[in-house]
Amino acid sequence: MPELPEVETLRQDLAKEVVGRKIRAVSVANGRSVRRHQSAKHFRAPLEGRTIRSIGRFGKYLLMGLDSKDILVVHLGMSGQLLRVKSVKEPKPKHTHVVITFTQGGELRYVDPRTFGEMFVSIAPPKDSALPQRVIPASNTPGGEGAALRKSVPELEHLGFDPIEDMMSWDKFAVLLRKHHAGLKALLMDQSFAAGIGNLYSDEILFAAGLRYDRYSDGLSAIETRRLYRSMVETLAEAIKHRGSTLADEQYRDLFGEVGDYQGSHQVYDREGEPCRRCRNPIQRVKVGGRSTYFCEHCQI
DNA sequence: ACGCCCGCCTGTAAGC
DNA sequence: TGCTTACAGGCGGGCG
Repeated sequence: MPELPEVETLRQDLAKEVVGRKIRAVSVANGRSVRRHQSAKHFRAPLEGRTIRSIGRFGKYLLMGLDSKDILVVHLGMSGQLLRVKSVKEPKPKHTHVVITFTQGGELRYVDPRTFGEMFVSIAPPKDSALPQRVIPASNTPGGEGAALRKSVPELEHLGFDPIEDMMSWDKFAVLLRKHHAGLKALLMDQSFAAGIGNLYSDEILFAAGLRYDRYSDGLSAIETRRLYRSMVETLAEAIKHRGSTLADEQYRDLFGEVGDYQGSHQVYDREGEPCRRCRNPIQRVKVGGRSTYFCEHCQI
């Protein structure tokens, strides 16, 4: 399941591979992947003939800024993959729903067996509109393009802060935590609180912070608040360095079809019954809100 | 208004 | 061995 580190890995590779490329044609094999649009044609029209200017990421969303100022938005859901293919002749994997062909050759394929993911084009406000005009930041803008791109995408207004793009002080983080009376795991996974954290990384973050999943967000000491913030940023940054996690029963692949490297560093996720790497007690698994939650009852208080 | 839970999906694996 | 069932879970929407 692609979460923030996996999507960020894709962003970095897309920035090198597709920025500056011109879209020759778009084909849609499964309309469900572009379900926000009235029809596949409404998805294809604003893309064909356009050049990709920059790539951003906000939460789990990829944002491709076009020369038209429209933005192609991609969410991989549970099982989505974006694959850069040099030769059009390479056999298409099953569940290839969208193919973007470039004029310079090669193509970008969107593959998604479970179709929870989606692609859509966020249309820029017209030039004579009273709405603020959209600015597509240059590629490799210092501080990231994601936050800048996201601000002009109304479809993503519901998202909270991005833990990597939107750094903040511990004091401000404490204020945000105290606005809610929620279990820490549920809050970390709430995309309108923090964008980009899913089931896997919420468990890893809480282990790194030494906090239980069911601690209340408005009941942390100052030191615990700092530990949580630090663990959140450092766990995600470390996973990005390792190009994300690919589990045995999952299909996360990077832009080139390669697996991630962070799964070997997992402390708790998918390790039920195995010894805690810190205290050797067995890792526990419980259900929280219907989702598997892994933790160490000795190391997390 | 907010929290909970279902429905959407397919592939894999456990269970009978 | 082969069929059925459970599980994986992000997100939108409906219900209490």
